[in-house]
Amino acid sequence: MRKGISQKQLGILAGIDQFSSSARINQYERDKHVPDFSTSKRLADKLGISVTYLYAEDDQLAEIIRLFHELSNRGKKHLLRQMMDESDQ
Amino acid sequence: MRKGISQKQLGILAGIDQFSSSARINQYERDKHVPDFSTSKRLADKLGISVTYLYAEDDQLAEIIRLFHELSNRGKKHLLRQMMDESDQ
DNA sequence: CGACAATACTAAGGATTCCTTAGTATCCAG
DNA sequence: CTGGATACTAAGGAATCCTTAGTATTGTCG
Repeated sequence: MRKGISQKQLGILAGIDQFSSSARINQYERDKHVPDFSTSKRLADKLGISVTYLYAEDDQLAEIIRLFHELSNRGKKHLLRQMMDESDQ
Repeated sequence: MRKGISQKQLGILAGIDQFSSSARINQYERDKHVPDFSTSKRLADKLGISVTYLYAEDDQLAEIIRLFHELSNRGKKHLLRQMMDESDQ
């Protein structure tokens, strides 16, 4: 059983100052402000997701990124080779 | 034969003001400044690439995104189903 | 080459957005 | 209900971007 994590704690884990973490993460979650890429990266790392997932332009691509992120290195290589083979008929 | 496109022209095509386009695109290309997401999206559209490609965290993922972007709708659906099937053994 | 145009690039400041602070609102366990 | 944790917000100082006005570089054509 994993406990939920507070907005504030997430920010602190990602290296944000403890006194502004709560406000900043809340602003991000409510789309009031946008974090820069390196902040997004640290947050995604703590959430165990690919930072690229946060910038996916549609749900299909987001899902591909999520699944790819969970593959082993061998799995990633295999998939990449397969797609490249298919792309040049 | 396709002519190369100037930085300025790319920006104009993406809806940036003609008088600041040159400076802005140059600042982006030289990593002096970072465009917001909607600007990135319009630039990527004009370049014929997925905006998500610009935020890929490594080369493997970038390549997956590029290849996925070039698939037909059927191809995308097929790949997605295949990966989901494999992910739950 | 020399001249001209197109393109690439830059500094600086005004404009915009973000980060910090200080605080209120809401939720929830005891 | 009460206290503490969490969620959320306004406002202004801080940081970043956009615009302007230019210089530097590259390419083309006589």
